[in-house]
Amino acid sequence: MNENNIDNIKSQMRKGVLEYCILSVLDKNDAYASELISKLKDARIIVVEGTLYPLLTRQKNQGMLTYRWEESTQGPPRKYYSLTNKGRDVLREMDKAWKEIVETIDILRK
Amino acid sequence: MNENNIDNIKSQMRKGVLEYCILSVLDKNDAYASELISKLKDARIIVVEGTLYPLLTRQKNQGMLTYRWEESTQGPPRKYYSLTNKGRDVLREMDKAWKEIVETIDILRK
DNA sequence: TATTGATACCTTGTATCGCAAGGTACTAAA
DNA sequence: TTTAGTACCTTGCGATACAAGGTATCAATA
Repeated sequence: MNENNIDNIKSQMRKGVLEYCILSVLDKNDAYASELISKLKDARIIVVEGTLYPLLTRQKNQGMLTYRWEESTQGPPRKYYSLTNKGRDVLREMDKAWKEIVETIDILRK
Repeated sequence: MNENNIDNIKSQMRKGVLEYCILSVLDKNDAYASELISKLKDARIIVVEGTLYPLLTRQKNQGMLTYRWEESTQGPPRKYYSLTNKGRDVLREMDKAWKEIVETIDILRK
């Protein structure tokens, strides 16, 4: 059992909850993509740009997110994403779905 | 917010933990594929044959599972899968990984 | 004994999704 | 004017789940 395997298992498990994590972070504060990446990294959820950008675009196209451009004093302008009402609805559904799964696993592992 | 969306969210979340669920069920009792499907269905984890069969083969090829054939009184013979020692090791790693993710989500949603 | 229904196995083609790698553009400092 | 830092985005690949379809065995029944 090497670290590669463990990392792979974790990575597999994280997949299903990535969207949930992103909406959760944005529920607290608006954020731009690079900021999201570092916040999720702090929470031990590794996301890379090639994953995040398409995902944010998807969520925006589905009406969960909007964005606005803001100038930065330290580089190019930033695209700040924020939750829409629909995004908040989806987030609540995700809360329910997540609780269900956690309960299910609890029972399976009992 | 229609049911389709909700189902999709749940389906996404389940994806990452399917392997974990299968090993968890087999940790209690050996089982054959159709049996696994109905046990997981009872636990509200929907898996279809086209998903399960390749997955079991993968897990077997990775040394987590073995199988034996057993005659059935009610149809064709059954392929009973059981955990190997390696499978039990992986399952323990999955337990750890799962706990980590649950904690992470807890913190993100606080 | 031929057929049907139930059970159980498995494969193929498609779509989705995350990741690795590479690319563009703006700003400030050297 | 070149370099470093920040921030955006795209393309190609591999893995995986699902839908749909296929094969094989057994028991009951017509």
